[in-house]
Amino acid sequence: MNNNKISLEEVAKAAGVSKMTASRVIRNKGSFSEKTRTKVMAEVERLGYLPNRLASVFAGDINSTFVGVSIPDLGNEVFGLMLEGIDRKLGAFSHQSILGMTQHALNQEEAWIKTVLSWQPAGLILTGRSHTQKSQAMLKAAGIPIVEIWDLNSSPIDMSVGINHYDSGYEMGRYLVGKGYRKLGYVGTSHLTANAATARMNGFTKAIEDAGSRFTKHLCLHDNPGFYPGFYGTEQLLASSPDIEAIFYQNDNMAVGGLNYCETKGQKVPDDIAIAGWGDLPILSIVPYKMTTVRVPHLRLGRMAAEVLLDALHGNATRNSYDVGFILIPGSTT
Amino acid sequence: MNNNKISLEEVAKAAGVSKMTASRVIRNKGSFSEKTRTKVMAEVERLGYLPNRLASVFAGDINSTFVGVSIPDLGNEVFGLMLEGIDRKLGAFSHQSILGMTQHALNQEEAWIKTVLSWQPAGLILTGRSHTQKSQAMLKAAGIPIVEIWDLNSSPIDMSVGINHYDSGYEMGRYLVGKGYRKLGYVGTSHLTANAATARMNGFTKAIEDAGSRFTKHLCLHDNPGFYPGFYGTEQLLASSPDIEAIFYQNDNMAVGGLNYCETKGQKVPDDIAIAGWGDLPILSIVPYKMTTVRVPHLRLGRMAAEVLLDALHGNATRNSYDVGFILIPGSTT
DNA sequence: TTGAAAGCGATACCAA
DNA sequence: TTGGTATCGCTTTCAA
Repeated sequence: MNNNKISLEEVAKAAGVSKMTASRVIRNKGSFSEKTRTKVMAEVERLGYLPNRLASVFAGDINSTFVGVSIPDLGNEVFGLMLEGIDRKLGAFSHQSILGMTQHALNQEEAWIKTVLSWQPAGLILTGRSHTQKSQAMLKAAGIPIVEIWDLNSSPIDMSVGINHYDSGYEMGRYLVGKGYRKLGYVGTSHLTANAATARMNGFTKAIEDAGSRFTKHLCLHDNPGFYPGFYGTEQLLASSPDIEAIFYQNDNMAVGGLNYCETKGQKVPDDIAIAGWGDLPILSIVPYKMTTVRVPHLRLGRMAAEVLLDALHGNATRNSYDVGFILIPGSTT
Repeated sequence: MNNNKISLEEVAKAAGVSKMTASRVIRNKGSFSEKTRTKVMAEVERLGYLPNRLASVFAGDINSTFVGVSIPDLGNEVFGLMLEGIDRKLGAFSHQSILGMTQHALNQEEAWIKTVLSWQPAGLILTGRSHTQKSQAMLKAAGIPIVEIWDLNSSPIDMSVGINHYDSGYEMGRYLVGKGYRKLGYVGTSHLTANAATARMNGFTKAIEDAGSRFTKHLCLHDNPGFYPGFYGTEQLLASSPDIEAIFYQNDNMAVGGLNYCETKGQKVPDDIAIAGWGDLPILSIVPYKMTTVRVPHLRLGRMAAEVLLDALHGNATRNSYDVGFILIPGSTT
């Protein structure tokens, strides 16, 4: 079939044995003599034989070593960290990630799920807990382990690894109100669909309501949650509501952008304005303030999702929902 | 074979036609009556049939839609940007990326190449131009389009998309010498193998030698090229060579870390010490200086690699080496 | 320890 | 417009 690729049959013929014997030697499964092994392996080397895994998976009832991994995008640093954690762990167990970037769109996720399932993956890791009806149906019918990561789902399709984003926003809201701030703002980005960041924002707002404080202003930019959007988002927010006392950002990168805006404008942090981020991202290590933030173990989250999936593959699934937790870290910016 | 998955045969049976007819309808290829189409598609929907692409690729002589993409790691922001560019473009043409993180180790790349080739990918995109002998042999034998990205290779295995890192380092060296700096330093990270960053460092050094200046001090940390390593790397470099006048960093994130160190220590930039980065990364948009850097179109690089690969897949390959170029941007930090 | 035959799920090819 | 048959490369199963 394929151009000029060496097949098992050719190796077998060259070694003077049957296909089956060659197959057994190559997979080191079943029995064969040492002499046979030597002969076969010599031909494998000589011919540069590479097995066709498509055929193996197809023929045997064995599982593939593909794992589909969907993330919204890589422009957001946290997803890069998660992906790194996932792929490193999977790679260590000889599994490969098939990437899917959904760009925060559920219908794109659906299309990707359909395609990736057709490749007979061993399992799937999906970022987020919202999926279209059709996606859910396909996922359930697939009969393979599915891990929803990032946004903890207490009743997941199959398994879930993440944190409670709503609670983390709530805790930050309560913390800021506790510090005496009364006029609060939020700066983030908006997506096509409700997501973890939205949950944080909602938790934040709720905490403020619960505390009897009511002034909150939200700004959701149509941009990626990076440094510069934090900068100009702050500018916009303060232009429309100059009396805001504290701002909670979608993540630390945006918060650093905001911090920078305040410095540029001569606003003292936290006296004139308080700033809080989220994620405990690398940038914080060099900011000349200790930023108030929420620490989330991104790499570990990815690693754990992969672990849970591999466990399920090996038949050792136990719980189906893993909360990796977060910690609010008070700093000197609030 | 597989648990409870619906096969083409079942769909055909349910629709009362042959496998072939069902296959034609589903792929919308060949001829069939409208009535047949309706019947078959109704069963596809009802049964939730998902084709087994493994079998398709295997049966027909058609290509798979897998593309293997290797990158060193995601801790380095530039590779995340590249990957995003690649996957977005591939996705738009219904191809899927199989990720491989080589962690800068050629033998890990080799292992990955072996595995990924066994999945019969349509093509491969590899970061970097160094590969083991065995890797090279496998790649050449594979008979599929291979794109080496990032570090331009004028005599690539198959195709190359990137920039000349050595030249970009050289240009920065010449620029700094031209500005009057005589004692120059470099701060970066070291990897198991020579790579693009090494090439930049070498170009930098050569420019300085060519200019008759000879004092250069290099510091290569065993860390990732992020903000904090830039901070403490600068501390280390200046501790051992306090008379250094200008520092070139592996990338902007490290440079910003260095800038921050200098500010912390009350060193004036650029009067006491000049700082130059590389990459034109997002962080620069909020740094209160205009950083001297080298602009590289990361996203575009990824997109272009994917384009070149897709072109080759469609039989429209033309050139085999694409230099996307860089621009040195002088700023106020030098 | 080895080999022959059947079959995985789909498509190509040819015949009806 | 339709269907039968061979086939892709490998593994499973069973027999030698």
